[in-house]
Amino acid sequence: MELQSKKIIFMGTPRFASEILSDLIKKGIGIDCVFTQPDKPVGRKALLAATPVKEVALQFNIELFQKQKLDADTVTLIRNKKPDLIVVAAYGIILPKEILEIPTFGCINVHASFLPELRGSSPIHTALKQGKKKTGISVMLMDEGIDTGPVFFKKSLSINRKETYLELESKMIKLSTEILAPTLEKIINKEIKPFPQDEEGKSLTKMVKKQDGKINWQNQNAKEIFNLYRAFHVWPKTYAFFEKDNSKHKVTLTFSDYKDENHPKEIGQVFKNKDNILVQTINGTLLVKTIQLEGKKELSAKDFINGKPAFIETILK
RNA sequence: CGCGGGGUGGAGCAGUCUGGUAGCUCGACUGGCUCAUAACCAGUAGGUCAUCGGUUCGAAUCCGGUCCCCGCAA
Repeated sequence: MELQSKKIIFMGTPRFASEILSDLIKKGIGIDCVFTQPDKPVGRKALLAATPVKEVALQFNIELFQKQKLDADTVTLIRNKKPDLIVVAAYGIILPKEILEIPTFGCINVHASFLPELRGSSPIHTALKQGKKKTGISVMLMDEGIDTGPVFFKKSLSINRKETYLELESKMIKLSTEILAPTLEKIINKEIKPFPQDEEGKSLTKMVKKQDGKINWQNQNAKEIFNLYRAFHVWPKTYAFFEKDNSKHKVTLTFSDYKDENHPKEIGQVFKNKDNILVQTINGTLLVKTIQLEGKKELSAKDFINGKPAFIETILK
């Protein structure tokens, strides 16, 4: 049985999916058509932005579908394609039972966690936010639940202490591309069988929301805030507020590290120690890397303080 | 036409309301001090004030157009 000769449909949306798709194509595995989410308005001018998966599909001239919902017509469309396999990676749209039953070898999902941990839509973010030291990639047979199907193959991956979202995502993509094609090969050759997940260690992750990036100085210690930054530095970023001239301002922060030591400062207070800009938390201090005020560009902490020395001693809320 | 902030020496800002030949901090360079480094002290260089046009005796500053950057909202 040759994987290259099978009819495969790919479904996915963000970079994690697009990199996997282009890797499959580069390995000579034919993709019959691609499904991705519709273009969404982005930015100040509300321009429509293509998903990363769409860009790859266009680049390789692969038939593309952007359905809002997988309705009855879509089911018929897919059924008529008679696919051997549907490969799904971070698609963001739930596949109805009718579609799951179409492909000869089923719908195979690449999920960015060591299942049954971190099911759902934000496995990479949540692994970082929780400060986990290990996560993984799972290749599974999809069923009607959210990432609940039996797993063909999974491989773990260690997370470094200071690793951020982009770095971890890149590692995840690399690992996925290494294991996916060989696993698919084994699946169509019926060399491996999927094992049901152990419901014991299950957890579910939610969609990332704007609010997730807000720093809660009263409840989060330095380590937790640093993990928040590692998880959400791409979006929605980590932000806080401070008061000046009787109005509330938003400030977006990034951190280069944290320390367990404490200083005689208020919670959330910014201060300077040698050349470092630090923030005191309920336990531990954060080393500030960049600061961005609303309406301004992102600046290194040093440049920011140079222009606004009065920011020192400000209390963030 | 969704709302708002901004573009001033290499970097970050002030100055704009109340027009009158550009200022602060950092950096760079030179010299001093020092066993030496940092620090510190003295000095030097570096700006068509995004751009185009208008008002004016005179525009970074007032008025209008254009380009670019950023936050919010979606």
